Amino acid sequence: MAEMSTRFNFTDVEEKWCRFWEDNHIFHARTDPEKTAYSVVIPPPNVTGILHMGHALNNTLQDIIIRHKRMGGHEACWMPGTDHAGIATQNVVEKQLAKEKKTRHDIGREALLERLWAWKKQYGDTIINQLKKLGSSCDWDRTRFTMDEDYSQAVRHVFVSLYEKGLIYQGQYIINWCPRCQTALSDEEAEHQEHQGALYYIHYPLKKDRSKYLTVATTRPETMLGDTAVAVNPKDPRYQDLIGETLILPIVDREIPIIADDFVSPEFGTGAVKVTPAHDPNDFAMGQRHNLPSVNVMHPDGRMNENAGEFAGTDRFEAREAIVEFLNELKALEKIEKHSHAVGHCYRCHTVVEPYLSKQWFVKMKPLAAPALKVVQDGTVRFYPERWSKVYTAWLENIRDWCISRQIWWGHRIPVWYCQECGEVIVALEDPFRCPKCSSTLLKQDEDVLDTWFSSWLWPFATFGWPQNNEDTRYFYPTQSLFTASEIIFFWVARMIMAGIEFMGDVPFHNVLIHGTVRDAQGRKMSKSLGNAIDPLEIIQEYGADALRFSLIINSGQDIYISKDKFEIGRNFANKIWNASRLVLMNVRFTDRPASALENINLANADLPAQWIVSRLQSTIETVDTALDQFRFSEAENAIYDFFWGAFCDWYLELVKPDLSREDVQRITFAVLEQSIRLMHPFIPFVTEEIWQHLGVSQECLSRQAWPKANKQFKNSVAETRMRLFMELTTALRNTRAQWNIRPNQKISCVITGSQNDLDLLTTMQDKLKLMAQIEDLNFSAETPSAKDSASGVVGPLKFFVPLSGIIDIDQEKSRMRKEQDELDRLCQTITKRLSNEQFLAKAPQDVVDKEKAKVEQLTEKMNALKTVLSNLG
RNA sequence: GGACCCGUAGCUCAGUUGGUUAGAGCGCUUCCUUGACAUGGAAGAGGUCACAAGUUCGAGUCUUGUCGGGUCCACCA
Repeated sequence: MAEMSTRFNFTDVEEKWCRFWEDNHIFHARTDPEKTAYSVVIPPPNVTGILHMGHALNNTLQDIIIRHKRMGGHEACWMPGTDHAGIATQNVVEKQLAKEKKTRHDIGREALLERLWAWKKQYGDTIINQLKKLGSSCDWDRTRFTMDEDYSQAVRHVFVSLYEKGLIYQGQYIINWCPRCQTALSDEEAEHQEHQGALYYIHYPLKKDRSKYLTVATTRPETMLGDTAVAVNPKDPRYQDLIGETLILPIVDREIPIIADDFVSPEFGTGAVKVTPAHDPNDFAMGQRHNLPSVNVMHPDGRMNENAGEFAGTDRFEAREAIVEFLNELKALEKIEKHSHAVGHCYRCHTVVEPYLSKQWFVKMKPLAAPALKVVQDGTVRFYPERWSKVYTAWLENIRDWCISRQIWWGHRIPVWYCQECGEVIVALEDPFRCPKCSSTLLKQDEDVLDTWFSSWLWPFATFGWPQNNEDTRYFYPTQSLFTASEIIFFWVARMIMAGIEFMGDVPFHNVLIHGTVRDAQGRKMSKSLGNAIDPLEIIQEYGADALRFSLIINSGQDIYISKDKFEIGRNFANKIWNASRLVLMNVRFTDRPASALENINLANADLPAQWIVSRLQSTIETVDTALDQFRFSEAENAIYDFFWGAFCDWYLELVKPDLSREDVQRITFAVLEQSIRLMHPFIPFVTEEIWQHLGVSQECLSRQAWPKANKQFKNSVAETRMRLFMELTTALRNTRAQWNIRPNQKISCVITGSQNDLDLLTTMQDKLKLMAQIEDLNFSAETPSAKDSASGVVGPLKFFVPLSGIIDIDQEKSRMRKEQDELDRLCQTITKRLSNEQFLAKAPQDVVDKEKAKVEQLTEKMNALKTVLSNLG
């Protein structure tokens, strides 16, 4: 056996096992017909990503489940990989280009893609390597990328299929446009943030009498250049005679009609709305209703275009100021009011998005949403916590069509070709050579690529090789559980469910676990820009991956508030496991070390501490199993922490230390340790794996061992009760020692009185009691001794007396006991009162009543004992 | 404007269908370098469970309201 140092050297150990697990394909999942698959889905991180605490939490949760299931005998599959993250990745490379003072248009599509692939090759594995350091037990042999050849085939297949079903269409609509990224965005990709803006009141003169005007209010004056009408509510009495009149649009002097539309609410602003169909979704709809023309006044980069007259070429926000100033000079500006409203921002670069009229591809969502709603309503897919299903449902019920075309180059090219001769639109799985209609070879592929999420939504099956390789897909699909943060319920979770049902005929997973956000101690989101982020890699270096994992989970409630010192708990626990194991291994002499040796040990002959710890182990296993089945991770960890540290180390090991030279004691202790190491492995994999090697039970690594089974036969409530009494007595005696400042190495005498039964029990434990409480002279007696200068106390049915003549202050001792007596009395009274309440007796369940009765008995017994002890003190 | 979450010890949080004298970790106080571990051990102090009303034999737990903090969604320009 190799040396075990007093400190757990996590750095070397973690590195060693990371490499071992990967090199030996320990986590590779096969289509083993003897086993049941348990596969999980986790958001594939962006290929541009670097590991942050959110990833650490997400991956740890998932790893705990997957290791639990793997040890539980399932063929557990965790598919790792990265997402090409279209806009984000292209932005990274475009920034590099910008340093060379070039734009993507300078170098062209091919060259940009070359650079992107080069970037991916060089940096794309960064986050994957970081995930390995966490101990994530992914099937690394299956690592996928959303732009892998076969994955791209799946994307294309899906596009064509949806097109053929009429669920994908092209159309001219108002979409969210990011002028910086210069691409369309989906509704979800526009993040609305509350923004303190202004409401500008502008006069639009009447054509028939230019001295008269109508005042409109707008937050975006620059778009007025594209106005093609002004609308009022048809029932608004103020404007009845103006409907149908013509206004002169200031600045550009265009004639525009006053129309009536129910959309306009009379209460807001002046009750008159400028209508700009090319720059506002509502106005666009109104434009359609009233056959209004659309005037686009902006370039794609956010500068005003030729329709903006003298403002052409200026940026939209500069144009806003200039126009306001100009209107002011014209005396056409009535007033400016402060106005706070939500403004959309690009989720990748945070530029204010522009509602923009353009031709894009869309997915018709209603038909896909209906079955996705159903599976959550009928419980086929469950959210944990359940409340997230409401968020999901609300979104699906109000879903709008999904804009999937992006005017960038990094991504899956839209498989659509336009015949340059006859205008035919060709949508095909294979690149076409000729137009099927006119046979022309002059075909031009659509310039755009697909939204990244249009590939992400296929992750649960495209990663298994669908639609080509269906053996893996059949075996592992549907997966069981998805782990993610709430932010991507719409982007990803909902869409995966839709795609799964549509293409696989079954949901992609059954459990959706939504975990909290990792925040700093002040409750702020961790972000690089705030400078409050704690780098998980730094924590791994300083405290170890085990510590990082354990600490994150034990602190996880809803959201997780974390500061650096929080990671000490995990580090300390790992060290504790290490040292407890060291103690056991230093003493164990026998060489045959069968797995799960507990089964072969005759516990009936074992002593109380052994029966107790084995019993506690069983309930701990049960608690962990139940907690994990319900995704209550911190509860599972608490149970483990409590058992291993609070019971096994603090009590059991302390008690058996002197007996560790006995083989029977060694065997039980070893067996309990062995089971504990298995039990703790999913949570704290590295230290347990390392200890496993030292245990010498198996050549195979712990990650592939069987999960411990709770054995009900080993549960022993009698032993637990007895042990509790022993521990309480020990604590009370130690308390007495501390109370009277007795040095730790100074021995005391002690007399204990109680029933013969209890005293018999204590007799079997007397050496241990002496050891734990540093007693030299221990006597048991049925009679209360006369002990006038003793510290004394009552523990359950026992009374104890510690003679301390010359040390003890009897008056102080008496007053302490009287205080205790009063406390008991007060308690006793409330319970007696409860028991004399007829309503309580009539309505409370019998077991509750019985419990209360037993309580009173116990309390009375204790009070009597105290009374005896007190009177004994004189 | 809708929806949701949170308010329990100095701090961060547990507390599963209402039923012991409300728990843990950190921090704090006192003591302990006894060969597994000072990243440790022993003992202890600390809470009218935000507030108010209600339901109930019984409320930290359920209902309603108030106050405070947070999140998501939303095309009133």
